[in-house]
Amino acid sequence: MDVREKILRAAVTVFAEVGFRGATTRRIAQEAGVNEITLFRHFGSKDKLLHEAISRQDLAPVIPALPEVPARPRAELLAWAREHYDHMVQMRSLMCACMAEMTEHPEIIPDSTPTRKSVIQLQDWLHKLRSGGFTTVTFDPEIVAPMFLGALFSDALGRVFTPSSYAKSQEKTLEGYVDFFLRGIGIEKHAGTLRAS
Amino acid sequence: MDVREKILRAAVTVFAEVGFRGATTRRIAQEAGVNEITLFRHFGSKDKLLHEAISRQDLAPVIPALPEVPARPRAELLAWAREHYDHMVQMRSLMCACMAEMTEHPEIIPDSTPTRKSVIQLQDWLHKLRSGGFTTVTFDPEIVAPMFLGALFSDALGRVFTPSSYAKSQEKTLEGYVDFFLRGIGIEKHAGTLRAS
DNA sequence: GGTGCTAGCAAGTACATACTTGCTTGCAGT
DNA sequence: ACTGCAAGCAAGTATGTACTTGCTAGCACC
Repeated sequence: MDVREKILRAAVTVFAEVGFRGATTRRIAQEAGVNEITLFRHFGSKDKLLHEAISRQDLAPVIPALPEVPARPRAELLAWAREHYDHMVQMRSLMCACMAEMTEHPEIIPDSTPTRKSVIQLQDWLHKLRSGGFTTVTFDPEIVAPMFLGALFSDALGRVFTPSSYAKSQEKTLEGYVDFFLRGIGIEKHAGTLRAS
Repeated sequence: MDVREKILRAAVTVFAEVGFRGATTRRIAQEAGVNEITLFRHFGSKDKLLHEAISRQDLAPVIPALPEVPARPRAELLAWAREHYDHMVQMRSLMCACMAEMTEHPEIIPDSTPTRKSVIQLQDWLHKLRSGGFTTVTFDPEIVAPMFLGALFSDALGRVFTPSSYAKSQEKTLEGYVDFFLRGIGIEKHAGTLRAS
């Protein structure tokens, strides 16, 4: 891996850990295993380095799409939710850092956030579910898609900070969310799997 | 308002805006309208000041409880959700700052987060709904309560960062969340209010 | 062997930050 | 009028930070 790449990765790592102010050029250089001056030779200034490091697609992961044609809604949505959840957990500190620095450094936030794409993906899939005859219930994908992803998001963030609020295991919670969601959009599954209290 | 109180409030404000490192003693003093030295005379060090400022109950708002005995589920939940939502929007930057600083300064986070209390509140209310005969549907309050609050939470946070992901207005979204949630726990309302896409 | 190029090293500049010290001012209580 | 306290002011210390400058070492290419 070349030096430039090493520096960029180190910058993202350090930024996620300690934010903009905490990400000193010294610390980034150390993390990258290069001399501090090399940062300046490559990127000119700390601002430019961090901007370049964060605004490239580090926040956008490779997330497998929902199938073009829904076949087994529960399995498909569950797998998709799991991927998203895992990714959010992994990106947690970077996302928190970005949110916290947002007002001071708006330019470092990538314009097209991955969440937006995921919302659209889910909305499309929901439309297909209906046109595919999986459900006849009335619901608004523009409401329920962000709602579902929002629940995943705050679970991924919150579980770390206030574990006491999350009684169930990750996996059981994910299944619970998916099942409750599917029921809401009119896709009932065989009885006995929606756990009672 | 006495000086001590002014300083504590200023500290929280500045911290929410610029985080721990950004909250310099100079800036806090300026925000509080006092001399920088006064901070040290009162609190000894920046660390102690910020710790005291944030760990007291500034994160815990006064949120009206759900009624002891549910009567009109939709109205009650909607009002409760609105209060929570507004409060989260108001507390957004402070929450983001706390989340971002969590790993570096774990001691500043209040032990009993208000979210936890809200989750319990909602769970209790859900139990009462069932025992009160409002629903006979099977669901797990330990799953759906955090799910609902999680959706509110990330909407309150996300709407600011990626407004494009949130097509509907705040109010319509809140109603949408509440109605979808109520349907999921088996409380249907008169037709025509669940908006279609 | 010479020529660039990349990166390291040593040292330094200008500024900001947390925190200290010594002294003064205003004010309340007696 | 005197005392004690809370706060301001001026100045200073030690450290950290972004960034610069001048020089050297290795390495590829001709």
